[in-house]
Amino acid sequence: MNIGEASKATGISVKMLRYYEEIGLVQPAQRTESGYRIYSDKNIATLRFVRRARDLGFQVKQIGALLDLWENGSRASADVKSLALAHVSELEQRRRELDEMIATLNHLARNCHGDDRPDCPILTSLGADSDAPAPRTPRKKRSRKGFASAR
Amino acid sequence: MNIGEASKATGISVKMLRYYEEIGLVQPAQRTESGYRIYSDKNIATLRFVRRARDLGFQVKQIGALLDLWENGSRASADVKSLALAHVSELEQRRRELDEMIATLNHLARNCHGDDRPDCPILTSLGADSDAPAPRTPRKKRSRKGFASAR
DNA sequence: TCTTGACCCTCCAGCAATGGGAAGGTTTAG
DNA sequence: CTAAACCTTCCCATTGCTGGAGGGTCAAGA
Repeated sequence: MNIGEASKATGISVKMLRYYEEIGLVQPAQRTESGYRIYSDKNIATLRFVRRARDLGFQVKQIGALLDLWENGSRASADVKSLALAHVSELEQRRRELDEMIATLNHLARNCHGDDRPDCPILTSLGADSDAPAPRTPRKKRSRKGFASAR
Repeated sequence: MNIGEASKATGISVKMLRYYEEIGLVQPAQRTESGYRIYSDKNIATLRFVRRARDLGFQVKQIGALLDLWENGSRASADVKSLALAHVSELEQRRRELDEMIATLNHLARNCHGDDRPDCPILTSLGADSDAPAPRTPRKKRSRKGFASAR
């Protein structure tokens, strides 16, 4: 199988197949004399594993760890489980943050009449001159144009 | 106020304050003769608006649109509301995806005994040689090392 | 056999939204 | 006056991808 076929077989784009190889997540594929990558069934199976892990929201580093465990018959299932559960905690944390944002926005939107009058509690709330929370910082680009079209 | 004070007052890091200016999200700050940025109370209010919008998960482009609406007294609240509700939809979509991942992982983890035996349904499931879903592709780095330590 | 189009290759650049740091000027307290 | 604490700009890295340029390869058809 060449890379295009491997892409179809795994659901991973050609670009990503090359990328995963480049960052060392998977072994470099074999090559034909002319330099084309060739994939064996085993390679495909590994790549499918990678795709499924990614679909479950694992980061590349974690997928690497899972792959190591998968390929290592002598691993302890406890290791796998703790990796998975730690990941679940992260996902749940993100979900909590999303929930909060959703609730706040829905609350604000509910109180916005949404007609052609300009007063809107959403903007009013964003502009409230109250609190001054925890820090963050920016970096580099250009002039202010086209933001209005972002809607 | 100089940039450090503005950072404390808004909860936006110094780096990000410079970045937001650079990408044109906010007007360039005034400068002292020696080139230090100075922020007025109005600047601070605008930046607080930006920070709150960001806390609600809006992307910079959307924040730009919100800012335009905020500064434009003649806008229609319907515009604001639709922007907000569209954003809520995106957040809800992400939430659904997270839910699915969490449910799948919890299910798998529940069936993993998590002791020192090697067999683990989590890995087994990831490795199942079944489906071949929608495409994606990779790009560039180096050899496979240290992934095991990623746990 | 030549050509054409569909592949493949590598390298480079970019997205978002940050963080980090170097090299250097400024301000301020002691 | 000096030294620390700030400020400035510029560049690099991160994460997981996408896109394109510039070129080689392969297979089918004329």
